[in-house]
Amino acid sequence: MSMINELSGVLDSVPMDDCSALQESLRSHYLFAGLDAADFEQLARHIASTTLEKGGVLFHRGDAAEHFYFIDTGLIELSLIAPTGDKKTLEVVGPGRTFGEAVAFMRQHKYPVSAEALQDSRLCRIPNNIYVDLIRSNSDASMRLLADISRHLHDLVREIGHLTIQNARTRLTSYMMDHLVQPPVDDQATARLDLPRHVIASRLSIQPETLSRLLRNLTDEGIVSIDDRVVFIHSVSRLRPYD
Amino acid sequence: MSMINELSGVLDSVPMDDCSALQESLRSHYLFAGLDAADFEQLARHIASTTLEKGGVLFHRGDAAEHFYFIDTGLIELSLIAPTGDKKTLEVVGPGRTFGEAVAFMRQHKYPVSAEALQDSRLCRIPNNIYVDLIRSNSDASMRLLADISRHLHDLVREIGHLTIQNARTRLTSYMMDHLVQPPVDDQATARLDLPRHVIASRLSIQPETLSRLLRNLTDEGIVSIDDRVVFIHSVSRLRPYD
DNA sequence: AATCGGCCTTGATTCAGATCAAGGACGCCG
DNA sequence: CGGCGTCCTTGATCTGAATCAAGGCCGATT
Repeated sequence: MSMINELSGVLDSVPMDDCSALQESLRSHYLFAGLDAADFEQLARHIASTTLEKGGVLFHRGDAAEHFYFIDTGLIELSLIAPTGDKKTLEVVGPGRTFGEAVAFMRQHKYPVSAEALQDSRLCRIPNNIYVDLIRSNSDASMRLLADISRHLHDLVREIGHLTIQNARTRLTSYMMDHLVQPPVDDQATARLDLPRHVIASRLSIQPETLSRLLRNLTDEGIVSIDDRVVFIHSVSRLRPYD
Repeated sequence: MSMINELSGVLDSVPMDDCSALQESLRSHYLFAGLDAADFEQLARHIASTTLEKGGVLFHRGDAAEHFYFIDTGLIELSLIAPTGDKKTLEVVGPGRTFGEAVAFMRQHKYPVSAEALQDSRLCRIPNNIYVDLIRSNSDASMRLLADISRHLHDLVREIGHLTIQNARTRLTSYMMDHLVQPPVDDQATARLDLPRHVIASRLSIQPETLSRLLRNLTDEGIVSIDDRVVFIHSVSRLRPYD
Protein backbone atom coordinates (compact mmCIF):
# COMPACT_ATOMS: atom_id res chain seq x y z
CA MET A 1 0.00 0.00 0.00
CA SER A 2 2.64 2.52 1.06
CA MET A 3 4.59 4.12 -1.75
CA ILE A 4 8.33 4.18 -1.46
CA ASN A 5 10.16 7.45 -1.27
CA GLU A 6 11.27 8.54 -4.71
CA LEU A 7 14.04 10.82 -3.49
CA SER A 8 17.18 8.88 -4.08
CA GLY A 9 18.58 9.80 -0.69
CA VAL A 10 22.16 8.99 -1.59
CA LEU A 11 24.04 11.72 0.16
CA ASP A 12 27.61 11.14 -0.80
CA SER A 13 29.90 8.61 -2.30
CA VAL A 14 33.57 8.77 -1.55
CA PRO A 15 36.51 6.38 -1.93
CA MET A 16 36.87 4.11 1.04
CA ASP A 17 40.66 4.38 1.13
CA ASP A 18 41.32 6.20 4.34
CA CYS A 19 38.67 4.66 6.55
CA SER A 20 40.62 1.78 7.99
CA ALA A 21 38.01 0.65 10.49
CA LEU A 22 35.58 0.13 7.67
CA GLN A 23 38.20 -1.76 5.66
CA GLU A 24 38.73 -4.03 8.64
CA SER A 25 35.09 -4.96 8.96
CA LEU A 26 34.77 -5.56 5.22
CA ARG A 27 37.90 -7.68 5.27
CA SER A 28 36.45 -9.96 7.90
CA HIS A 29 33.28 -10.64 5.93
CA TYR A 30 33.29 -14.15 4.59
CA LEU A 31 32.88 -13.03 0.98
CA PHE A 32 36.24 -11.30 1.23
CA ALA A 33 37.98 -13.60 3.68
CA GLY A 34 39.10 -15.87 0.85
CA LEU A 35 41.03 -13.09 -0.89
CA ASP A 36 44.71 -12.57 -0.27
CA ALA A 37 46.00 -9.18 0.83
CA ALA A 38 47.02 -8.01 -2.64
CA ASP A 39 43.68 -8.94 -4.18
CA PHE A 40 41.77 -7.24 -1.43
CA GLU A 41 43.93 -4.17 -1.76
CA GLN A 42 43.17 -4.09 -5.48
CA LEU A 43 39.45 -4.48 -4.86
CA ALA A 44 39.39 -1.88 -2.09
CA ARG A 45 40.59 0.77 -4.51
CA HIS A 46 37.28 0.43 -6.31
CA ILE A 47 35.02 0.32 -3.30
CA ALA A 48 33.19 3.51 -2.44
CA SER A 49 31.57 4.42 0.84
CA THR A 50 28.06 5.81 0.63
CA THR A 51 25.46 7.07 3.04
CA LEU A 52 21.74 6.80 2.54
CA GLU A 53 19.22 8.54 4.70
CA LYS A 54 16.13 6.90 6.14
CA GLY A 55 13.53 6.45 3.43
CA GLY A 56 16.09 6.80 0.65
CA VAL A 57 16.00 4.35 -2.22
CA LEU A 58 19.31 2.78 -3.23
CA PHE A 59 17.94 1.06 -6.30
CA HIS A 60 14.69 -0.10 -7.80
CA ARG A 61 13.77 -3.47 -9.14
CA GLY A 62 14.86 -3.56 -12.76
CA ASP A 63 17.66 -1.02 -12.41
CA ALA A 64 20.95 -1.94 -14.03
CA ALA A 65 23.03 -3.75 -11.41
CA GLU A 66 26.70 -2.90 -11.44
CA HIS A 67 27.44 -3.05 -7.75
CA PHE A 68 26.62 -4.98 -4.67
CA TYR A 69 26.65 -3.63 -1.15
CA PHE A 70 28.01 -4.19 2.32
CA ILE A 71 26.22 -2.58 5.26
CA ASP A 72 28.42 -0.84 7.80
CA THR A 73 25.61 0.75 9.81
CA GLY A 74 21.85 1.04 9.35
CA LEU A 75 19.13 -1.19 7.98
CA ILE A 76 18.15 -1.88 4.37
CA GLU A 77 14.83 -3.32 3.26
CA LEU A 78 14.78 -5.47 0.13
CA SER A 79 11.31 -5.61 -1.36
CA LEU A 80 9.07 -6.28 -4.32
CA ILE A 81 6.61 -3.60 -5.35
CA ALA A 82 3.33 -4.26 -7.16
CA PRO A 83 2.02 -2.08 -9.98
CA THR A 84 -0.75 -1.12 -7.52
CA GLY A 85 1.91 0.25 -5.19
CA ASP A 86 1.85 -2.26 -2.40
CA LYS A 87 5.00 -3.78 -1.22
CA LYS A 88 6.30 -7.14 -0.10
CA THR A 89 9.39 -7.03 2.10
CA LEU A 90 11.60 -9.97 1.26
CA GLU A 91 14.33 -9.30 3.74
CA VAL A 92 15.71 -6.66 6.07
CA VAL A 93 19.48 -6.61 6.06
CA GLY A 94 21.62 -5.16 8.84
CA PRO A 95 25.22 -4.24 9.67
CA GLY A 96 27.96 -6.64 8.63
CA ARG A 97 25.92 -8.20 5.86
CA THR A 98 25.96 -7.89 2.10
CA PHE A 99 23.17 -7.79 -0.46
CA GLY A 100 22.92 -7.87 -4.23
CA GLU A 101 25.93 -10.13 -4.75
CA ALA A 102 23.98 -12.83 -6.60
CA VAL A 103 22.90 -10.40 -9.30
CA ALA A 104 26.46 -10.23 -10.62
CA PHE A 105 26.09 -13.74 -12.01
CA MET A 106 22.71 -13.47 -13.63
CA ARG A 107 22.29 -13.14 -17.36
CA GLN A 108 20.37 -9.92 -17.07
CA HIS A 109 22.28 -7.59 -14.80
CA LYS A 110 19.21 -6.09 -13.23
CA TYR A 111 18.20 -5.99 -9.61
CA PRO A 112 15.26 -8.33 -9.02
CA VAL A 113 14.23 -6.32 -5.93
CA SER A 114 14.22 -2.75 -4.68
CA ALA A 115 16.38 -1.51 -1.78
CA GLU A 116 15.30 1.19 0.62
CA ALA A 117 16.86 2.43 3.87
CA LEU A 118 14.76 1.88 6.99
CA GLN A 119 17.32 3.94 8.94
CA ASP A 120 20.13 6.29 8.05
CA SER A 121 22.75 3.89 6.72
CA ARG A 122 26.38 3.72 5.73
CA LEU A 123 27.20 1.29 2.94
CA CYS A 124 30.14 0.11 0.88
CA ARG A 125 29.54 -0.14 -2.82
CA ILE A 126 31.47 -2.94 -4.51
CA PRO A 127 31.71 -3.13 -8.31
CA ASN A 128 30.50 -6.48 -9.63
CA ASN A 129 32.96 -6.78 -12.48
CA ILE A 130 36.04 -6.22 -10.32
CA TYR A 131 34.82 -8.69 -7.72
CA VAL A 132 33.88 -11.31 -10.31
CA ASP A 133 37.29 -11.06 -11.90
CA LEU A 134 38.96 -11.70 -8.56
CA ILE A 135 36.61 -14.56 -7.78
CA ARG A 136 37.34 -16.22 -11.08
CA SER A 137 40.92 -16.87 -10.09
CA ASN A 138 40.23 -17.74 -6.48
CA SER A 139 38.55 -21.04 -5.86
CA ASP A 140 38.29 -20.55 -2.13
CA ALA A 141 36.35 -17.33 -2.58
CA SER A 142 34.18 -18.99 -5.25
CA MET A 143 33.23 -21.73 -2.85
CA ARG A 144 32.24 -19.22 -0.20
CA LEU A 145 30.13 -17.35 -2.69
CA LEU A 146 28.46 -20.57 -3.80
CA ALA A 147 27.67 -21.34 -0.18
CA ASP A 148 26.35 -17.83 0.34
CA ILE A 149 24.03 -17.90 -2.66
CA SER A 150 22.88 -21.45 -1.93
CA ARG A 151 21.88 -20.38 1.54
CA HIS A 152 19.85 -17.54 0.05
CA LEU A 153 18.21 -20.06 -2.23
CA HIS A 154 17.30 -22.25 0.69
CA ASP A 155 15.89 -19.29 2.59
CA LEU A 156 13.65 -18.42 -0.34
CA VAL A 157 12.41 -22.00 -0.58
CA ARG A 158 11.52 -21.84 3.10
CA GLU A 159 9.77 -18.53 2.53
CA ILE A 160 7.67 -20.04 -0.23
CA GLY A 161 6.79 -22.87 2.12
CA HIS A 162 5.62 -20.35 4.70
CA LEU A 163 3.56 -18.46 2.16
CA THR A 164 1.85 -21.46 0.65
CA ILE A 165 1.47 -24.23 3.19
CA GLN A 166 1.25 -22.12 6.33
CA ASN A 167 -1.22 -19.49 7.46
CA ALA A 168 -0.62 -15.99 8.77
CA ARG A 169 -0.59 -17.03 12.42
CA THR A 170 2.03 -19.69 11.84
CA ARG A 171 4.15 -17.27 9.85
CA LEU A 172 4.05 -14.90 12.80
CA THR A 173 5.02 -17.54 15.33
CA SER A 174 7.87 -18.70 13.05
CA TYR A 175 9.03 -15.12 12.87
CA MET A 176 9.00 -14.86 16.65
CA MET A 177 11.01 -18.05 16.99
CA ASP A 178 13.53 -16.66 14.50
CA HIS A 179 13.95 -13.56 16.66
CA LEU A 180 14.52 -14.99 20.10
CA VAL A 181 16.90 -13.11 22.34
CA GLN A 182 18.29 -16.45 23.46
CA PRO A 183 17.33 -20.13 23.17
CA PRO A 184 14.17 -21.11 25.07
CA VAL A 185 14.55 -22.21 28.69
CA ASP A 186 11.90 -24.27 30.39
CA ASP A 187 9.42 -23.78 27.52
CA GLN A 188 9.68 -20.00 27.90
CA ALA A 189 11.46 -17.45 25.77
CA THR A 190 11.71 -13.80 24.81
CA ALA A 191 11.59 -12.42 21.29
CA ARG A 192 12.40 -8.91 20.11
CA LEU A 193 10.30 -7.51 17.29
CA ASP A 194 12.85 -4.84 16.44
CA LEU A 195 11.18 -3.36 13.41
CA PRO A 196 8.17 -1.10 12.92
CA ARG A 197 4.99 -3.15 12.90
CA HIS A 198 4.14 -2.32 9.32
CA VAL A 199 7.53 -3.61 8.18
CA ILE A 200 7.04 -6.86 10.06
CA ALA A 201 3.60 -7.15 8.51
CA SER A 202 5.02 -6.71 5.03
CA ARG A 203 7.77 -9.23 5.78
CA LEU A 204 5.02 -11.71 6.78
CA SER A 205 2.87 -10.79 3.78
CA ILE A 206 -0.06 -9.63 5.85
CA GLN A 207 -1.67 -6.25 6.53
CA PRO A 208 -0.76 -4.28 9.67
CA GLU A 209 -4.34 -4.71 10.91
CA THR A 210 -4.01 -8.46 10.71
CA LEU A 211 -0.69 -8.44 12.54
CA SER A 212 -2.24 -6.38 15.29
CA ARG A 213 -5.15 -8.80 15.63
CA LEU A 214 -2.91 -11.86 15.65
CA LEU A 215 -0.78 -10.38 18.42
CA ARG A 216 -3.93 -9.60 20.38
CA ASN A 217 -5.21 -13.17 19.92
CA LEU A 218 -1.95 -14.62 21.21
CA THR A 219 -2.05 -12.42 24.30
CA ASP A 220 -5.77 -13.08 24.87
CA GLU A 221 -5.01 -16.79 24.76
CA GLY A 222 -2.36 -16.28 27.42
CA ILE A 223 0.39 -17.60 25.18
CA VAL A 224 2.47 -14.41 25.13
CA SER A 225 2.73 -11.03 26.82
CA ILE A 226 3.76 -8.02 24.81
CA ASP A 227 5.52 -4.89 25.98
CA ASP A 228 6.20 -2.65 23.01
CA ARG A 229 8.84 -4.48 20.99
CA VAL A 230 9.46 -7.29 23.45
CA VAL A 231 7.38 -10.46 23.34
CA PHE A 232 7.51 -12.74 26.34
CA ILE A 233 6.53 -16.25 25.31
CA HIS A 234 4.93 -18.09 28.22
CA SER A 235 4.75 -21.38 26.40
CA VAL A 236 6.80 -22.18 23.33
CA SER A 237 4.97 -25.48 22.94
CA ARG A 238 1.58 -23.75 22.87
CA LEU A 239 2.90 -21.10 20.48
CA ARG A 240 4.22 -23.76 18.09
CA PRO A 241 2.06 -26.85 18.70
CA TYR A 242 3.36 -28.80 15.69
CA ASP A 243 7.07 -28.40 16.27
CA MET B 1 -4.25 -32.61 0.09
CA SER B 2 -3.01 -35.55 -1.91
CA MET B 3 -0.46 -37.75 -0.17
CA ILE B 4 2.66 -38.69 -2.04
CA ASN B 5 3.42 -42.29 -2.77
CA GLU B 6 5.59 -43.78 -0.08
CA LEU B 7 6.96 -46.58 -2.23
CA SER B 8 10.42 -45.47 -3.13
CA GLY B 9 10.01 -46.50 -6.74
CA VAL B 10 13.71 -46.61 -7.51
CA LEU B 11 13.95 -49.62 -9.73
CA ASP B 12 17.62 -49.93 -10.41
CA SER B 13 20.87 -48.10 -10.17
CA VAL B 14 23.73 -49.10 -12.40
CA PRO B 15 27.03 -47.49 -13.44
CA MET B 16 26.60 -45.25 -16.41
CA ASP B 17 29.82 -46.40 -18.08
CA ASP B 18 28.60 -48.15 -21.17
CA CYS B 19 25.73 -45.91 -22.14
CA SER B 20 27.51 -43.52 -24.46
CA ALA B 21 24.43 -41.67 -25.69
CA LEU B 22 23.63 -40.73 -22.13
CA GLN B 23 27.22 -39.62 -21.53
CA GLU B 24 26.95 -37.40 -24.57
CA SER B 25 23.87 -35.61 -23.37
CA LEU B 26 25.31 -35.14 -19.89
CA ARG B 27 28.53 -33.83 -21.39
CA SER B 28 26.68 -31.14 -23.27
CA HIS B 29 24.89 -29.84 -20.19
CA TYR B 30 26.32 -26.49 -19.17
CA LEU B 31 27.23 -27.67 -15.67
CA PHE B 32 29.65 -30.13 -17.25
CA ALA B 33 30.65 -28.18 -20.32
CA GLY B 34 33.38 -26.39 -18.38
CA LEU B 35 35.15 -29.63 -17.47
CA ASP B 36 37.98 -30.97 -19.58
CA ALA B 37 37.84 -34.52 -20.92
CA ALA B 38 39.94 -36.07 -18.15
CA ASP B 39 37.90 -34.46 -15.39
CA PHE B 40 34.65 -35.50 -16.97
CA GLU B 41 35.96 -39.02 -17.40
CA GLN B 42 36.86 -39.11 -13.73
CA LEU B 43 33.43 -37.82 -12.73
CA ALA B 44 31.60 -40.19 -15.07
CA ARG B 45 33.06 -43.18 -13.23
CA HIS B 46 31.00 -42.16 -10.21
CA ILE B 47 27.78 -41.36 -11.98
CA ALA B 48 25.04 -43.97 -11.79
CA SER B 49 22.02 -44.31 -14.01
CA THR B 50 18.70 -44.83 -12.23
CA THR B 51 15.11 -45.31 -13.23
CA LEU B 52 12.14 -44.20 -11.22
CA GLU B 53 8.60 -45.16 -12.00
CA LYS B 54 5.68 -42.77 -12.07
CA GLY B 55 4.67 -41.85 -8.55
CA GLY B 56 8.02 -42.95 -7.13
CA VAL B 57 9.77 -40.71 -4.63
CA LEU B 58 13.45 -40.02 -5.22
CA PHE B 59 13.97 -38.18 -1.96
CA HIS B 60 12.05 -36.37 0.71
CA ARG B 61 12.61 -32.94 2.12
CA GLY B 62 15.11 -33.31 4.93
CA ASP B 63 16.82 -36.42 3.55
CA ALA B 64 20.60 -36.39 3.55
CA ALA B 65 21.71 -34.98 0.21
CA GLU B 66 24.74 -36.68 -1.27
CA HIS B 67 23.85 -36.52 -4.93
CA PHE B 68 22.27 -34.29 -7.47
CA TYR B 69 20.48 -35.43 -10.59
CA PHE B 70 20.32 -35.03 -14.34
CA ILE B 71 17.12 -36.02 -16.13
CA ASP B 72 17.53 -38.10 -19.27
CA THR B 73 13.85 -38.86 -19.80
CA GLY B 74 10.71 -38.26 -17.78
CA LEU B 75 9.44 -35.54 -15.48
CA ILE B 76 10.29 -34.83 -11.85
CA GLU B 77 8.21 -32.71 -9.52
CA LEU B 78 10.00 -30.76 -6.79
CA SER B 79 7.65 -29.88 -3.97
CA LEU B 80 7.11 -28.86 -0.39
CA ILE B 81 4.76 -30.92 1.73
CA ALA B 82 2.84 -29.60 4.72
CA PRO B 83 2.39 -31.57 7.95
CA THR B 84 -1.30 -31.69 6.96
CA GLY B 85 -0.32 -33.53 3.80
CA ASP B 86 -0.96 -30.94 1.18
CA LYS B 87 1.64 -30.16 -1.32
CA LYS B 88 3.09 -27.12 -3.07
CA THR B 89 4.82 -27.86 -6.36
CA LEU B 90 7.81 -25.58 -6.71
CA GLU B 91 8.98 -26.74 -10.09
CA VAL B 92 8.55 -29.51 -12.61
CA VAL B 93 11.85 -30.45 -14.22
CA GLY B 94 12.19 -32.24 -17.55
CA PRO B 95 14.77 -33.94 -19.79
CA GLY B 96 18.17 -32.32 -20.15
CA ARG B 97 17.93 -30.46 -16.87
CA THR B 98 19.49 -30.96 -13.45
CA PHE B 99 18.12 -30.52 -9.96
CA GLY B 100 19.53 -30.58 -6.45
CA GLU B 101 22.90 -29.14 -7.41
CA ALA B 102 22.63 -26.15 -5.06
CA VAL B 103 22.27 -28.39 -2.02
CA ALA B 104 25.89 -29.47 -2.35
CA PHE B 105 27.00 -26.06 -1.12
CA MET B 106 24.68 -25.59 1.80
CA ARG B 107 25.83 -26.03 5.38
CA GLN B 108 23.25 -28.68 6.11
CA HIS B 109 23.40 -31.24 3.37
CA LYS B 110 19.70 -31.91 3.35
CA TYR B 111 17.26 -31.57 0.50
CA PRO B 112 15.00 -28.58 1.10
CA VAL B 113 12.32 -30.11 -1.15
CA SER B 114 10.93 -33.52 -2.07
CA ALA B 115 11.30 -35.09 -5.53
CA GLU B 116 8.67 -37.34 -7.09
CA ALA B 117 8.35 -38.73 -10.61
CA LEU B 118 5.32 -37.53 -12.56
CA GLN B 119 6.24 -40.01 -15.31
CA ASP B 120 8.50 -43.02 -15.55
CA SER B 121 11.91 -41.39 -15.61
CA ARG B 122 15.56 -42.13 -16.27
CA LEU B 123 18.06 -40.14 -14.25
CA CYS B 124 21.79 -39.79 -13.69
CA ARG B 125 22.90 -39.60 -10.11
CA ILE B 126 25.96 -37.42 -9.57
CA PRO B 127 27.84 -37.49 -6.25
CA ASN B 128 28.12 -34.01 -4.73
CA ASN B 129 31.55 -34.45 -3.22
CA ILE B 130 33.19 -35.60 -6.45
CA TYR B 131 31.60 -32.79 -8.41
CA VAL B 132 32.49 -30.16 -5.82
CA ASP B 133 36.10 -31.31 -5.82
CA LEU B 134 36.28 -30.89 -9.58
CA ILE B 135 34.58 -27.52 -9.44
CA ARG B 136 37.02 -26.26 -6.86
CA SER B 137 39.88 -26.42 -9.31
CA ASN B 138 37.94 -25.24 -12.32
CA SER B 139 36.99 -21.60 -12.35
CA ASP B 140 35.06 -21.82 -15.59
CA ALA B 141 32.79 -24.50 -14.18
CA SER B 142 32.44 -22.53 -10.94
CA MET B 143 31.23 -19.52 -12.86
CA ARG B 144 28.64 -21.57 -14.69
CA LEU B 145 27.41 -23.01 -11.45
CA LEU B 146 27.20 -19.55 -9.91
CA ALA B 147 25.15 -18.42 -12.88
CA ASP B 148 22.94 -21.48 -12.59
CA ILE B 149 22.22 -21.02 -8.92
CA SER B 150 21.74 -17.27 -9.27
CA ARG B 151 19.12 -17.89 -11.92
CA HIS B 152 17.31 -20.24 -9.56
CA LEU B 153 17.45 -17.53 -6.94
CA HIS B 154 15.93 -15.04 -9.31
CA ASP B 155 13.18 -17.48 -10.25
CA LEU B 156 12.28 -17.93 -6.62
CA VAL B 157 12.13 -14.20 -6.06
CA ARG B 158 9.74 -13.94 -8.99
CA GLU B 159 7.69 -16.77 -7.55
CA ILE B 160 7.38 -14.96 -4.24
CA GLY B 161 6.28 -11.88 -6.14
CA HIS B 162 3.57 -13.90 -7.83
CA LEU B 163 2.41 -15.40 -4.55
CA THR B 164 2.27 -12.16 -2.61
CA ILE B 165 1.49 -9.26 -4.89
CA GLN B 166 -0.55 -11.09 -7.52
CA ASN B 167 -3.81 -13.01 -7.34
CA ALA B 168 -4.66 -16.48 -8.60
CA ARG B 169 -5.94 -15.29 -11.95
CA THR B 170 -2.77 -13.35 -12.68
CA ARG B 171 -0.64 -16.31 -11.67
CA LEU B 172 -2.53 -18.44 -14.16
CA THR B 173 -2.16 -15.94 -17.00
CA SER B 174 1.57 -15.62 -16.21
CA TYR B 175 1.82 -19.37 -16.35
CA MET B 176 0.14 -19.44 -19.74
CA MET B 177 2.50 -16.79 -21.09
CA ASP B 178 5.43 -18.86 -19.82
CA HIS B 179 4.16 -21.86 -21.78
CA LEU B 180 3.53 -20.42 -25.21
CA VAL B 181 4.22 -22.70 -28.14
CA GLN B 182 5.73 -19.73 -29.96
CA PRO B 183 5.89 -15.94 -29.47
CA PRO B 184 2.55 -14.14 -29.90
CA VAL B 185 1.61 -13.01 -33.38
CA ASP B 186 -0.95 -10.29 -33.92
CA ASP B 187 -2.01 -10.32 -30.24
CA GLN B 188 -2.83 -14.03 -30.49
CA ALA B 189 -0.97 -17.04 -29.17
CA THR B 190 -1.21 -20.70 -28.21
CA ALA B 191 -0.15 -22.18 -24.90
CA ARG B 192 0.22 -25.84 -24.00
CA LEU B 193 -0.75 -26.83 -20.47
CA ASP B 194 1.20 -30.07 -20.64
CA LEU B 195 0.68 -31.29 -17.11
CA PRO B 196 -2.27 -32.78 -15.26
CA ARG B 197 -4.55 -30.03 -14.00
CA HIS B 198 -3.96 -30.84 -10.36
CA VAL B 199 -0.19 -30.43 -10.84
CA ILE B 200 -0.66 -27.07 -12.52
CA ALA B 201 -2.94 -26.05 -9.67
CA SER B 202 -0.30 -27.00 -7.10
CA ARG B 203 2.36 -25.17 -9.11
CA LEU B 204 0.13 -22.06 -8.96
CA SER B 205 -0.68 -22.58 -5.29
CA ILE B 206 -4.41 -22.92 -5.84
CA GLN B 207 -6.90 -25.78 -5.58
CA PRO B 208 -7.91 -27.74 -8.68
CA GLU B 209 -11.48 -26.43 -8.33
CA THR B 210 -10.20 -22.86 -8.47
CA LEU B 211 -8.10 -23.59 -11.55
CA SER B 212 -11.11 -25.07 -13.25
CA ARG B 213 -13.23 -22.02 -12.45
CA LEU B 214 -10.55 -19.58 -13.59
CA LEU B 215 -10.23 -21.38 -16.92
CA ARG B 216 -13.97 -21.28 -17.30
CA ASN B 217 -14.06 -17.54 -16.54
CA LEU B 218 -11.42 -16.84 -19.18
CA THR B 219 -13.34 -18.80 -21.80
CA ASP B 220 -16.68 -17.24 -20.77
CA GLU B 221 -15.10 -13.83 -21.21
CA GLY B 222 -14.04 -14.82 -24.71
CA ILE B 223 -10.37 -14.29 -23.94
CA VAL B 224 -9.29 -17.89 -24.60
CA SER B 225 -10.58 -21.15 -26.06
CA ILE B 226 -9.53 -24.41 -24.49
CA ASP B 227 -9.23 -27.80 -26.12
CA ASP B 228 -7.90 -30.29 -23.61
CA ARG B 229 -4.30 -29.26 -23.03
CA VAL B 230 -4.15 -26.54 -25.66
CA VAL B 231 -5.16 -22.98 -24.87
CA PHE B 232 -5.78 -20.63 -27.74
CA ILE B 233 -5.37 -17.05 -26.59
CA HIS B 234 -7.58 -14.75 -28.66
CA SER B 235 -6.19 -11.59 -27.12
CA VAL B 236 -2.91 -11.47 -25.25
CA SER B 237 -3.58 -7.87 -24.29
CA ARG B 238 -6.91 -8.76 -22.70
CA LEU B 239 -5.35 -11.73 -20.95
CA ARG B 240 -2.56 -9.59 -19.49
CA PRO B 241 -3.97 -6.06 -19.30
CA TYR B 242 -1.11 -4.62 -17.22
CA ASP B 243 1.83 -5.82 -19.30
C1' DA C 1 -21.13 -53.60 -22.60
C1' DA C 2 -20.99 -53.08 -17.76
C1' DT C 3 -18.17 -51.65 -13.82
C1' DC C 4 -14.63 -49.23 -11.79
C1' DG C 5 -11.42 -45.55 -10.59
C1' DG C 6 -8.98 -41.38 -11.70
C1' DC C 7 -9.48 -36.83 -12.96
C1' DC C 8 -12.02 -32.83 -13.75
C1' DT C 9 -16.03 -29.71 -13.33
C1' DT C 10 -19.84 -27.41 -11.07
C1' DG C 11 -22.59 -25.66 -7.30
C1' DA C 12 -23.26 -24.24 -2.36
C1' DT C 13 -21.20 -22.70 1.54
C1' DT C 14 -17.53 -21.19 4.65
C1' DC C 15 -13.56 -18.75 6.19
C1' DA C 16 -9.09 -16.30 6.56
C1' DG C 17 -7.52 -12.26 5.75
C1' DA C 18 -8.25 -7.70 3.26
C1' DT C 19 -10.40 -3.50 3.14
C1' DC C 20 -12.88 0.43 4.88
C1' DA C 21 -13.57 3.51 8.61
C1' DA C 22 -12.76 5.44 13.00
C1' DG C 23 -10.44 6.38 16.80
C1' DG C 24 -6.24 6.22 20.26
C1' DA C 25 -1.35 6.89 21.79
C1' DC C 26 2.68 8.59 21.25
C1' DG C 27 6.54 11.94 20.23
C1' DC C 28 7.78 16.40 18.30
C1' DC C 29 7.70 21.23 17.53
C1' DG C 30 5.71 25.76 17.61
C1' DC D 1 0.20 24.09 26.42
C1' DG D 2 -2.05 22.74 22.02
C1' DG D 3 -1.74 20.95 17.46
C1' DC D 4 -0.12 17.57 14.27
C1' DG D 5 1.86 13.71 12.05
C1' DT D 6 2.98 8.89 12.46
C1' DC D 7 2.01 4.57 13.86
C1' DC D 8 -0.92 1.33 15.83
C1' DT D 9 -5.32 -0.70 17.27
C1' DT D 10 -10.15 -1.93 17.00
C1' DG D 11 -14.55 -2.71 14.84
C1' DA D 12 -17.58 -3.67 10.79
C1' DT D 13 -17.87 -5.46 6.46
C1' DC D 14 -16.37 -7.60 2.19
C1' DT D 15 -14.25 -10.94 -0.86
C1' DG D 16 -11.15 -14.34 -3.12
C1' DA D 17 -10.24 -18.68 -2.68
C1' DA D 18 -10.89 -23.02 0.08
C1' DT D 19 -13.77 -26.54 1.37
C1' DC D 20 -17.58 -29.66 1.10
C1' DA D 21 -20.52 -32.31 -1.74
C1' DA D 22 -22.16 -34.19 -5.99
C1' DG D 23 -21.89 -35.53 -10.48
C1' DG D 24 -19.73 -36.15 -15.23
C1' DC D 25 -16.32 -37.92 -18.45
C1' DC D 26 -13.21 -41.25 -19.95
C1' DG D 27 -10.08 -44.89 -20.42
C1' DA D 28 -8.91 -49.31 -18.56
C1' DT D 29 -10.29 -53.99 -17.10
C1' DT D 30 -12.97 -57.92 -17.18
